[in-house]
Amino acid sequence: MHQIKVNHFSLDQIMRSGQCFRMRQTDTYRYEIIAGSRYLIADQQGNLLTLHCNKEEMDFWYDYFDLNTDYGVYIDRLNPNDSYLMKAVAASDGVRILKQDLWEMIVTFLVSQQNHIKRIRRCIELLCNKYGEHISFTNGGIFCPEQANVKPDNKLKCGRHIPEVNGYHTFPRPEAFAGLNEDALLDCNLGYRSKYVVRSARQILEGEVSLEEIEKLPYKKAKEELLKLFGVGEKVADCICLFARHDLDAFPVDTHIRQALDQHYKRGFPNRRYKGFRGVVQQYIFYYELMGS
DNA sequence: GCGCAGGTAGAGT
DNA sequence: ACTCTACCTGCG
Repeated sequence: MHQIKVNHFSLDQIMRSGQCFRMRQTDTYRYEIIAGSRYLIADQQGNLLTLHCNKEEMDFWYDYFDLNTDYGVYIDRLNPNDSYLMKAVAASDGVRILKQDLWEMIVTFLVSQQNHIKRIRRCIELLCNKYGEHISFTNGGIFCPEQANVKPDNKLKCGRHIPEVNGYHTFPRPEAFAGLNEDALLDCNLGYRSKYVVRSARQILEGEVSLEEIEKLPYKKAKEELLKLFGVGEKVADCICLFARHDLDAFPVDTHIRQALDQHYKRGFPNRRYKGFRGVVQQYIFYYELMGS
């Protein structure tokens, strides 16, 4: 168990920001996060963040939540005369750019297209439950004593979802999908995106696209590789670069962002000014557009 | 009932 | 290179 003082950090806002879909609130101050094959219970009260994990896992989650970065530095560099952006950041001050698993982000954002957060969440959950590996809390020393007290609660904001008290499911690797029929994931509610996930998994397993390469390449080259995947276009590729590779200059443009840019930046978005952290600014705007008022 | 939700591939100019 | 449309499904 580790306690950390944090600034510009809010688990609640991160959960709602629409970059990770395996995070939920299980109690007033408590959240559950699953990343790849890892599981974490975290509490937050104001600036005090408590991570329930051992020292070794601590390094992973520190990196995952980008806790070494002071987001105040980004916020200070925003144009104070840009009243729209000032309102946006005021509403989304605790949002962070997470460092998530590459394959997990590929699938997540393939699923996200022409879709809403509620349904994306459900799709991912179904995929994991059906194709992920089940990890038992009593297995492998992961047992959390707190877990025993978790009560199913349908009224929690982010889930009609009943916490699993016995364990959780890891995020399925490409192998789990590559052998499937292209329509197999209709069962998980993916609709026409089913073939995107299955074919992309095959492309990776067959070596046409290499996840290891994508991890190493610079942003532009990595994006080019991602665009080879069936179902991955400009917007999805940028989301993957931003949320998995932490390419903070990636600036995914979707319908919400498009609309905000048209409305508030008719003379063009100040790309030059925000070079190097445009993705952070994108998230502030996106969150504000989604949650604002 | 109908249009749309964090787009993209494929076909047609 | 650009424009147009079909695409699963659930929700208002």
